[in-house]
Amino acid sequence: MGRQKKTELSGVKEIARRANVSIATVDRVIHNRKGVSEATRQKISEIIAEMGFQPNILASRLASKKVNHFAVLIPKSSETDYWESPVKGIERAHQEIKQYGIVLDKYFYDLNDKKSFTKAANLLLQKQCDGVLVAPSFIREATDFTSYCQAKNIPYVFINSDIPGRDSLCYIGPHLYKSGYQAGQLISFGLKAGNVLIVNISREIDSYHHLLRKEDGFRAYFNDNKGGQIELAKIDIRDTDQQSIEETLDAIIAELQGVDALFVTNSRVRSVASYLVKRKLEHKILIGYDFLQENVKYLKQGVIDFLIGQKPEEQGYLGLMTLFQHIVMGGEMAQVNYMPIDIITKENYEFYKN
Amino acid sequence: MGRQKKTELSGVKEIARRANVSIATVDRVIHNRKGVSEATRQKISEIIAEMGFQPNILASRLASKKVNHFAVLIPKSSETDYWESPVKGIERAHQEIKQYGIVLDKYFYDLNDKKSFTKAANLLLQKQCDGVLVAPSFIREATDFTSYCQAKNIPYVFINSDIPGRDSLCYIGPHLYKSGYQAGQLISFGLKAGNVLIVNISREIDSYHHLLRKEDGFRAYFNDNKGGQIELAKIDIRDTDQQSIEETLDAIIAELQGVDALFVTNSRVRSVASYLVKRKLEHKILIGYDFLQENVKYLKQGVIDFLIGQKPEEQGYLGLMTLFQHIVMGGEMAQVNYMPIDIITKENYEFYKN
DNA sequence: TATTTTAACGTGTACGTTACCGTTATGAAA
DNA sequence: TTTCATAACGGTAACGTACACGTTAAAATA
Repeated sequence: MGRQKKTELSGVKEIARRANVSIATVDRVIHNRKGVSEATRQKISEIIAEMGFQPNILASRLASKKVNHFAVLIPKSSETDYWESPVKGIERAHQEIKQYGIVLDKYFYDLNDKKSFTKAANLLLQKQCDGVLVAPSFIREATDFTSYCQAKNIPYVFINSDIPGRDSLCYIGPHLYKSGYQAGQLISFGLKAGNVLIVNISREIDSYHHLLRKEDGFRAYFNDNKGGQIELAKIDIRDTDQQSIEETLDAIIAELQGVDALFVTNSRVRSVASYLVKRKLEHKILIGYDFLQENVKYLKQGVIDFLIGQKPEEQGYLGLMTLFQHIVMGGEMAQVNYMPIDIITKENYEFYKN
Repeated sequence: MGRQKKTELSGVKEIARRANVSIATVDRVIHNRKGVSEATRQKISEIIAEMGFQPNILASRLASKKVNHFAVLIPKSSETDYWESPVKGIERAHQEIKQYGIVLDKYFYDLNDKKSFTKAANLLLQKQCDGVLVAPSFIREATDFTSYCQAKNIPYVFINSDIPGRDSLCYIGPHLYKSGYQAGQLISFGLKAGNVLIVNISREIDSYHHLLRKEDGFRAYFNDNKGGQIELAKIDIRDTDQQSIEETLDAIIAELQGVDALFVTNSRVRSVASYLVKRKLEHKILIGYDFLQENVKYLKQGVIDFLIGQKPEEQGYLGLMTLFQHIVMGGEMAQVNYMPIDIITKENYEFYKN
């Protein structure tokens, strides 16, 4: 398709011409380096504004062989393979932007070990970096870490869970409360009367906090929409091995004299599904979280009725991209970016994008 | 963060060095232009492969100042504002890639006028372009158009609806049949027994075809999952003014002696919602398509229970990006890219991303 | 044989920006 | 006065690639 029309007066060169200075001086004010008199700086700034000058990022990045290090600090994949998805998203984003001289440093911690967070964080802080993407699973530790970042003037974005008070560039993740609320609506739509059991399965007391937000939202739905004859009950399960789960469920269901629907507040819904199959209770309504292989298996079988997805891969992708936009492109980003509350069923799972 | 480590033998220069040729020759084989002996071409190709050479797109685009014209041929926003979303997505994509010298030419046609499609298409073909994104609403006309494209060797991607036989780069849009199937599941989940009415509202006989695919899927669900006492009925409405719709609905509902749920096969669900409000039938289950302002209004009011979304904005975005990836980046794309079948409710709509 | 063509390759400049280094002028310290 | 520091600026070589053009030698033609 031919070549561009003769460059119609744009770029630093044109700015330099109009201001009667060299392009070097223009460059100085663009990157507000020192060595320019206030008068010239003013003049050039005006010209830039009036031209609506946008530096050519291609040329810029090419010339300044600058390299930016982005660090990510997230849990390693453990019991569930949940955290593989954000990693995938992060790597996809990296693939797209490494042309611009972005290098990625990954640090992993153990969700079952607070200390490992601090350890990884210290390792991270050792090395220089220009931005960090962090999943602040442990509130206190993450707060300490981000304080360091602020002291060193390193911007950070939160992913997957938020610490509202902090001065993060952005939070990218689910609105936990509302996702529980949504689960409430779904169960309510399918069950007009009966017993509903809320199931919290988590070994870690810290991540427990997240589950509670979902539970609150869930309960709130039934509070806001009375009318049906729904009875809510709840069970916390700390021993996450399958046998303990099954025994606990047996006990509570016996106590309640049967349940009609179960809401599992995290991705461990697969364990409950497995239990229901074993007890031949597949017809119970079952809702849980996360588009994981094991969960989808039960979704396909019709044991799980709905999965709520929070786009973990997209979270990772957007997280890194947010850093990129802010640090490299100099764009402004929204302060929070809630993921959609995706409803996944046997009928639509094959088109779902994490 | 400092400068990059001394360029460790990469790029065309290194290839040239290894092959004992000039970089111009390397350039020739990279862009497979003529003027290179078969032997040298072979040798250079091998070196490229073994080095895993990836041309620096920044430098490439900068040097070549090449401009690619992408054309889009889609309906103009009319009765519904549905097509505003794809346009938004397209423009967002353009914003991202215009740095690479992409210029966008938009052509609109009238969904109520086949001729306007051909007219716009001819206009488009007048001008040179390197790729086109087309919503092939009229099968015959679009087939003709894409034949021209193939003759002129212009790649094209389909958006929003497909023409399976054609040799498009890619189809990006919903799986209509399955989306209907999904609607079936939702209604079935909330209604164990009763009358369900399928409502097709469309003036254009041509776009009717799409509605039928959805209806087929919807019916298929109840066929595959018998058990409930669900009776299906159907009504086609060609006169799309509100009064005709209401009269027709009055008649059919009287005839059926009441309905418990309605499935509207397109975005005109708002009209049915309006009707239900007027007749004080808001409690009926109502499902329809598309995340449009008017529809969301009734969703919020609880008149519409579920909306099925097909990410129109993302369709536009991905459509243009697919062209970009294929034509500029030289990447290979999947042949079809079905959008997820999104389930939107009163509870999650505020987080939905079109 | 002399001339022209052509295949096959090399040279050099441009793309828009960055950053290093050099230059000038001015004023303060010696 | 000279010396020197410093602020304010200019010149220009890169960055990696693209491409117009120049060159060479061999083959084709006259």
